[in-house]
Amino acid sequence: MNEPVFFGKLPSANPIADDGDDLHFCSTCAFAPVCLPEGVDKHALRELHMLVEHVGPFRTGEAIFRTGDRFAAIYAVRGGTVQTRLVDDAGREQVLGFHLPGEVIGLNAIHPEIYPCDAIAIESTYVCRFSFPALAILAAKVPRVQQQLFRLLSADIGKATQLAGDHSADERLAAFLLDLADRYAARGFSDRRFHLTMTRVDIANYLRFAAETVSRVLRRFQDRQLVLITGREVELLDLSALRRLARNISRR
Amino acid sequence: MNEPVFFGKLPSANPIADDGDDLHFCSTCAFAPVCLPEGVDKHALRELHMLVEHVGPFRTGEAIFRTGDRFAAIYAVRGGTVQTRLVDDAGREQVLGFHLPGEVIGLNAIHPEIYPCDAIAIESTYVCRFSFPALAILAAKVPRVQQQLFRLLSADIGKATQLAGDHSADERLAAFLLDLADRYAARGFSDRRFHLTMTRVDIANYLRFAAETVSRVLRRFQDRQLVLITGREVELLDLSALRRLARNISRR
DNA sequence: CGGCGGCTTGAAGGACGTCAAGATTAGTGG
DNA sequence: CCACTAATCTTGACGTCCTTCAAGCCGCCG
Repeated sequence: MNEPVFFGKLPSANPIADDGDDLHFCSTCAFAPVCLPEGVDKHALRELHMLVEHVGPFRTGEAIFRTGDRFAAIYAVRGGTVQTRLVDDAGREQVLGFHLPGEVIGLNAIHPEIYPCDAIAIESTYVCRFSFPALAILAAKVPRVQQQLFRLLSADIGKATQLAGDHSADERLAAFLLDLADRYAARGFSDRRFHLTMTRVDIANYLRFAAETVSRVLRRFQDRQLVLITGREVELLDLSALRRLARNISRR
Repeated sequence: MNEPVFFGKLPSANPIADDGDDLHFCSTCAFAPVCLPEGVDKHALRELHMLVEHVGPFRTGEAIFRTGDRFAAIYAVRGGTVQTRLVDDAGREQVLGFHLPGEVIGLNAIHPEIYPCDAIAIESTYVCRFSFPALAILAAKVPRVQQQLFRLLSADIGKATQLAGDHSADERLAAFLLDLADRYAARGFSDRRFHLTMTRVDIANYLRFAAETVSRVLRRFQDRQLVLITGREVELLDLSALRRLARNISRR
């Protein structure tokens, strides 16, 4: 497990996922399900590879896309972390999500045909660019690609819905930590110890409360032996208690 | 304008939208954009018609689908109102949305492959059923159908995102009223006077606050001459003031 | 007429936000 | 390696918006 590398401090310490080859994508990629099953048309798969562009690195604060840019592509995060956020008319920011390697951003731009939010790298970040018109054409030819696109879109509705529930700060933060743990685990990292790549302010904004509340709730969790926090290093000590706290937030 | 009919009280008073014919769907339907433009393959269009099943009526409280049902179809509301809601582990309800004629429900079930929420008729309701496997096959053949599905899915992400913002009760309720007004207007009804088909409790639950708060905010709006409320009849008096209140909730 | 669900209104309490001050960490240049 | 500065984070005190609890009202249907 390359955890130690992940926890390092140099930019190179958040490695790019494996590159894959002509027939296999980066194994953590959201499009991996398209490639893994047997019997996929190898020619079509090669086409999928053809239309991917590797882009990066983006430095902290740099934008993959910005609100109002014309929609032309969706992006899969290859390494690093991307934050999506929107700025309302009053100038207040609203963090919509943190996107880890393998996750796809930009799907919410298909309908408006412009990106409805900013996508900002919050550490050194690499992405794969999928031209959407090209992808749509491929989807019409390869059922599995179409199906995967439908699934990714549908899953995003579910994610957005989760955030919309009205829940206490404890519930939300417990769910947030468990969600991150699950997603890291799905990528082969530890599901108990991980590094927060985002600031408290960003977490607070994402969960819709004040930065101070993040500090206070984390302290409460720590006092109750649920977690161990050292700066941005997190260790989950009592998963079942955390799950009990988060249980009211429908997950999946 | 068939507003008077819409405001009537008999079950028959919420009429089914026009039925369309072989080449044109009900004009308010979410799939109308597929049919309206010139040059659409008429044979394919007929196929789309073939796979639609008209279902109903559902009486108040009856379910179009329920949480955990295996996903097989999406539905367009043809007449009436559908409420989607989920029940969390603690047994508390959460209203996800109110769906008016022409709007599509069930898209969030594609990924989990089971419906992640209940869809309940809150008045006498008719729907169109689209078998999803059949629709996916058609989408691969007819680019416009695929595109429309992508758009509907993407738009739903946006809608879910809106609800997720943290906003004051005034902001949320103003946005809610304006949103309803827009949607009724898009269906040919008045954008200033309409009938709330849902209870205060449901509105409150949808907006993530207590039922009492709905009453209090509506009263405040009325005292400030922004709206006129008579039971469930609503008249918007000062649209620009309401828009100013709601302005921080990103719309589209 | 009586009962019940839906709605309104008031009073009290609580969860979280805001403000302010300090502590800790990270980043930078000497 | 250290000094200095800025950013991030923590903690406390206080205020506020909204919830909760409780009571009463309205309209509808049996």
